[in-house]
Amino acid sequence: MTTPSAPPALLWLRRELRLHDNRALAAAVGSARPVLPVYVLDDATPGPWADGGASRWWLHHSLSELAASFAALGAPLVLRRGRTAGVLAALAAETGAAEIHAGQPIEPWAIAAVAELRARLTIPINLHRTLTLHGPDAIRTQTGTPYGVFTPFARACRLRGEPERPVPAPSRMPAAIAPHSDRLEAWRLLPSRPDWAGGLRTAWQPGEAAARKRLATFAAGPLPSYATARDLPGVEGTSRLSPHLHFGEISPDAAWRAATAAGAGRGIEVWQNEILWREFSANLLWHHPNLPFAPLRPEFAAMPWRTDPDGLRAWQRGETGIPIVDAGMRQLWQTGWMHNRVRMIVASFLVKHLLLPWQDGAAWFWDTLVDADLASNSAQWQWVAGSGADAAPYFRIFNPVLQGTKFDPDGAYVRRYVPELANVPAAEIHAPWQAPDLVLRGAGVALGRNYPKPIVDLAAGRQRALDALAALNKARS
DNA sequence: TAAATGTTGCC
DNA sequence: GCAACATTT
Repeated sequence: MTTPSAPPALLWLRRELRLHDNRALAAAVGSARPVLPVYVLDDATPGPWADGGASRWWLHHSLSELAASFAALGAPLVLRRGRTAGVLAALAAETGAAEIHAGQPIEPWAIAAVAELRARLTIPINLHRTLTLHGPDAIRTQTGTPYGVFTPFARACRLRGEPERPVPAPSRMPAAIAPHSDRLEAWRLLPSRPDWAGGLRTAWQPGEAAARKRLATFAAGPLPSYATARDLPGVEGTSRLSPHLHFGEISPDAAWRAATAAGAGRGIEVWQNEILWREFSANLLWHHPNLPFAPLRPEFAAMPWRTDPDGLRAWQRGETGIPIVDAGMRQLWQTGWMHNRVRMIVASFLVKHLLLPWQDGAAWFWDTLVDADLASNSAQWQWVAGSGADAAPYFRIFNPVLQGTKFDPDGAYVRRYVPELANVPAAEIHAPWQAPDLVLRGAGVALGRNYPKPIVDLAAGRQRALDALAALNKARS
């Protein structure tokens, strides 16, 4: 028999903002103690990796939903702000907590926060697998080393079979005596003056209920044709689950199993592979804590990155004069998300054609993406740069004109996000600088006036990148 | 998860 | 002249 005044179990929620399939929550409930769920807003410990603007918008709404869910169970969510370890240690002391349950973190700063907490407290701190399909040390090669290449990593994951059965949401929770909680509104996670979140509100509905609904809708609709449709940014062919997965509004286990339950087929296999890319990135970050700021391949430290504030700003604003790049960057700015095919194109353009550091691109994505994820963001930027896992730099200079022609053949995506070009015929829309004057005039486009000329010559930019990469390889051998 | 360039084989 | 295929970056 639990009474509210008995020593509670603290449930520290960070990136598992859900009731379903939450092993940390299940363990706290299973402790037979009053449960005290807490979220800590920590802008200090993560350093540069504190949540960016778009993430904060999402976080506000996700926490609002989660708080309502906990309130309905009779165990209010406590909100505290400050350095994670200090806040949790103080809360544990204040409430006489007997144990702490949390998700196993993979971000270096969060791992350090747990270590600091352990140093401060004598009560047990139990970490549970909540972020990924497998524990961070579970998948290793036969010789015990971490995987550095995706394909064998994915094979090893699949050999383990289906994920464990999801844990149901608790139907009731023994509540603790509620300590003070901040008001969510007081955290000012939402933008004001100017309110730039209009596009986010239109595009997204954060929260566990919406996450589950989106997964179900995707599994019942686009999933079978995902293998081909996912490459077309003008088509709603992807799941758009990434922010829900990042904040843990749904578990990767639930996502994986929903796909399996939808039947067999190429689309399912390819989509589950994307879940495994997420898993691979988490694994890389766990084994390489420098992944967010230092090249995994050390020879890339000598890469002759350029300094070009104007070029970087043009890329950020979607004013490079390359339509598919500008469309992607504007989709990101407006909606907090970018289609994955286009992420690869804009990243390749920044790192190869502009020869700007991948860290600059990663930082911009960090601030503007609602799905900004330290592991995935860092791993993917390094992948594009060629400095990361699965190295093959020559394979990754995307020609944005060819990519646009191939994957946005009618130009629907470009028209949506670059309205200046809306009336350019499909044959010319991905390279307006090559269009006959008459065609441009007919479409109301005056290059250099209402749409920029390309800020870099694509052939010359490509060659410059190849030369730089060749010099790196030469220096290494 | 690419693109450019070179070569072959056919009209 | 050009499409299919092979090689190089």
